[in-house]
Amino acid sequence: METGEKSGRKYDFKKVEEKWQARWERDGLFRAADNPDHNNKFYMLVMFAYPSGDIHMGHFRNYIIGDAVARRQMMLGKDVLHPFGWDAFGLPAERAAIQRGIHPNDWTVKNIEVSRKTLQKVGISFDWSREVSSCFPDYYKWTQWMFIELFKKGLAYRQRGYVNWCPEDKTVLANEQVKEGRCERCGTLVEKKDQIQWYFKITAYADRLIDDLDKLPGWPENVKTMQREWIGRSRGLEIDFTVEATGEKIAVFTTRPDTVYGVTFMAIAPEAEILRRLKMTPDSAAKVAEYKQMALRRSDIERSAATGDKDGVFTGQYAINPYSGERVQLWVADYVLAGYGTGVVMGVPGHDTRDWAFARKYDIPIKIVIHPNAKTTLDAETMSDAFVEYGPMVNSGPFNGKAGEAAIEAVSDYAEQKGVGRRKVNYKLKDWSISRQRYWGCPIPIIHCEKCGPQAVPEGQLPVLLPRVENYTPKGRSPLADVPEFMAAVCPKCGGKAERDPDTMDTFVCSSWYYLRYCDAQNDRAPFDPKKANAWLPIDLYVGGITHATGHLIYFRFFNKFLGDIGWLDCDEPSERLFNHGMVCDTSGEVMSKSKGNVVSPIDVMGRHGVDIARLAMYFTAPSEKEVLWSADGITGVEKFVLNRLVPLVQSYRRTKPDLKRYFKPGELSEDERAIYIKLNQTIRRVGESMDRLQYNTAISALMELLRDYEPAKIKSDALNDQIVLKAIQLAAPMTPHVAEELWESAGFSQSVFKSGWPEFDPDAVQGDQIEIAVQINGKLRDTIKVAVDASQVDVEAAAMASGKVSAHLAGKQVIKKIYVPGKLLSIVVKG
RNA sequence: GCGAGAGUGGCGGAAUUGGCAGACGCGCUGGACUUAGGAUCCAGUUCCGAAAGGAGUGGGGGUUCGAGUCCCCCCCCUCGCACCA
Repeated sequence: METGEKSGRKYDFKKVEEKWQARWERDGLFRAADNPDHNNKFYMLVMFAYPSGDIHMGHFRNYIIGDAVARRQMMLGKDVLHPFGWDAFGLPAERAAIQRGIHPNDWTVKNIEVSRKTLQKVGISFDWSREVSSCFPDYYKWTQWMFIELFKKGLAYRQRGYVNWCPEDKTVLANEQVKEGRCERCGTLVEKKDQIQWYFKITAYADRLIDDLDKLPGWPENVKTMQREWIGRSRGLEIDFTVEATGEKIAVFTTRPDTVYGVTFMAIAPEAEILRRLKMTPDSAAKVAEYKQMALRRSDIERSAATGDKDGVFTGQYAINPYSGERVQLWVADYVLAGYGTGVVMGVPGHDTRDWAFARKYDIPIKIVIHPNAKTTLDAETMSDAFVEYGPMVNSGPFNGKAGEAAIEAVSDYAEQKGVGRRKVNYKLKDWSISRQRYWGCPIPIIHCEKCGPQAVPEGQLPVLLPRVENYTPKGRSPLADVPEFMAAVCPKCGGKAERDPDTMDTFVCSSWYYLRYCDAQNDRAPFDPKKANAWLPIDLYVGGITHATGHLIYFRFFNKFLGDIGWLDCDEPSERLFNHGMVCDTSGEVMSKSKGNVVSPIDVMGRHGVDIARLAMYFTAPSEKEVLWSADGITGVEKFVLNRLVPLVQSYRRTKPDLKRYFKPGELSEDERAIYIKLNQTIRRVGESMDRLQYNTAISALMELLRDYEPAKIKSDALNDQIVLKAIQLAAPMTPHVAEELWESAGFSQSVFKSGWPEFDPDAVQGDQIEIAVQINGKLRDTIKVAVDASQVDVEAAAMASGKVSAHLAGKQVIKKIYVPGKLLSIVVKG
């Protein structure tokens, strides 16, 4: 049946698609305004893509969701910005290039061409004149500018420390790129490596990044929750213990100051600095050194997998508890994280599960300092686990009897008064490590001078161009370090000989500001003109996958806030509304991926059925936020709808060019006409509401109902008939743009359907004149009755009593109560 | 372990606020038109039952005239965080 039959049909999709895509291009229909009306604009953003050379069903779904929104907003008369671009730096491009022996630049440029052509064939309403590619100097010049602005404010800094290292990709990874202890990209176990790195001080924004989530009602709760937990704010007390032998202070962070009298040991992370300064006996020092080596070799996943099993080694040293004056043992244990708090923990085995396990294993004393309540006392001998709830303090000197919040306050006040501690807020969020020891990325615009230290490259010298090198295979240090012409530089401060920074930036830096560049993509004097950006911002709707919840979506909020702080932006949040679409999987529920070989290309489906039918099939399968198991079965229904209902629609158009704003009064129409008129207006409302929620499946089903019920033979009024035809085309247009344009033109319009306005429903015609009322007796449905829309309760009751089914169930019973819900149902309660 | 979300016919999924459960579509069954049907059209299709009627939204309890929707307990699935002191 394939092509022979299809091309014989009245709808030749190939011709129609080419025609309209060419015309949209010619007329610049999707060209966004340079100075939009800020109160009547719509910034529709989809996440830009890695140019991998082919777009798959997941991309297709993402972009058609955004496309329908953009097109509908255009019909609503908004100034629309709907741009697209390429996240073109980064490991995937580089790795693919290495495999194929092509230079990453050539590979990327070629893929961008291919991918753009494909997207243009899908007919997505992108404004291609604003296309950006993060790997081109005209873009990354400004990525470097961003780095320097951060650097100038002390928010980009260099530090040595243990970092996540992927031995496969031979580069450092941000915490956000480590999933379950493995490299997000290649799945290799991540190691710890001591290295000097650039960081962005995102922690300086931690509070605002958490607090401002409350200003985002248009963001899904789950994303906000994930961000809150990722940032992980916790309030507590930092207490100074004193090392007995040296007098040095060791600070520990605790959220449970009320258990401070229960400390029986302290545990220090193997990576912690303080270890070097402990005056251990040679014997202890050797044991500690050995333990430290072992711990560093373990991956994070090994260290955290065995939640119950904790090990460590005693340093032979003691510290003094500033509250009780007690001597406590100093241990090294790798269940203590170096990167959180001070890297040292006060061990309270009686009231912390982890400390309990550790103390039990090494026979460290357990002290009870909290009781569940005044009557219940605990005995460490008989307990099976720590008691971690709040309760009155005991064995705690002057604090005995204080409980919960009050106890924490009292202990904290004491610390601050006596100078042995201070209230402190800690975050799980760490500063963002952005150096990458790879070739295909944005060079870090820093010159290292032996005399002056790291210096920003002067703005006039930007961009620091990524040199074209042939040897970019990863070897553990940046390939750029081996390019003398690149490395040689002059210190901008003293003019002496200096060296460039050989690392490139994490690609998440590039993607943190692309939405701003779209507002002014051609600007060669600034990253963007604040006037233009502020006219378009904030993004009205941002559509993308959930995968970026704790990475990109935090970073880009951080950038937006920073740029606001230095006076470049007015809004403190980049995006008003966020929408996460569901993934596209194959029929057995597996996520489509190249390595699994189960990728279905939208190109095939489009080639066989046309873009609009492919789009409709995707929309109709499931609401946009849900996962879709893609199967060709879904095409049948929507194809019938398009070919048998939508396309033929224009044949019943009577060419009256009706006033689309006209509302018909009940008296003007016959019964049949009135019925379809009501259906039309209900459909307009339902389609609009569905589209607001991005639920295209129900929008389509509403349209299907309308066209099912539409029988032109029963409609005498040409004006009504033509209104139905035209409005149906308009309603379908955001989802099936090519078909709609073609039909709109066939109906005699010379201007695009997307300039024709969006139908408004007649508020007097969304409810039928006759309505069905459900009649329940004791909560069970017994009959439905038809009454006039304005029927009173008395009328409804009378009609109900007239029903044989109802009276049969009332016979011999006593009516106790009647509840009438106007327009919906009558509930009768009887007894006997 | 902690946190979030979900569980509805054979299947994908409907059902803004408690108010006729299963819209729309797929599939299936029957029929029409046909040399033919993997085309098209019409009808039927939650389950039990010939019907009347009964049961029914993961399971159990509750609130209510009325619960897919609200509350409590449990089961299962998906996602996120996983020693954060």
